[in-house]
Amino acid sequence: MEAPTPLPLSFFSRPTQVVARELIGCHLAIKRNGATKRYTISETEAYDGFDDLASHASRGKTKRNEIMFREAGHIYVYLCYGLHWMFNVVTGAAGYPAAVLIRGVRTQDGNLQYNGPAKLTKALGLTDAYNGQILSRDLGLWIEARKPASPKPIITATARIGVDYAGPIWAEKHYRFLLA
DNA sequence: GCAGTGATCATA
DNA sequence: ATGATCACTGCC
Repeated sequence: MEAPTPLPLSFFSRPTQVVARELIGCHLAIKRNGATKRYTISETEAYDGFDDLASHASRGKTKRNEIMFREAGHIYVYLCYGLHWMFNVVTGAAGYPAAVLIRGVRTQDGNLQYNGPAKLTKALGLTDAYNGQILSRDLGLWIEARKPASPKPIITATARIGVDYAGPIWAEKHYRFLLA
């Protein structure tokens, strides 16, 4: 059987809300020690541009968030609350800060679920070693499209989690996407 | 409900 | 140099 192709970087070079929604049902692939593991993406959140007060980028470019300003397909990993790694994929045009936080995955057989951004980075071993890299087969970390034959995922959108500090306008936007 | 935990950023 | 904050989790 032919190996599935990684999503092209042009997939990510679109509005972050679109990418966040379409990533649901796609497969996160990790190759380590010659073995590739695949996980179905079940929860995402979009962080969009300069004005989004929930986004790190809303207060301008800094040493930490400059990854968000790079070309789509870059990986942005940062430490939250001193102990949790958060895994994001940069989206949109270069120079425009946007990213999708991967918040949940499940194994393809559905037996294991990691529902929580820090739980999945811990389970999958995703750390700042990937920060600033680009998704690719060479890196050993990439994302594949949902199999065309598989049923179309049922997706719901809700407000994002843990962003009340951003104020109601931005906290209430339905930028979180979930696989039913 | 809230402690843990430390990088990051604004302020000085 | 200091202090507040934080895209969370797990245990009370």
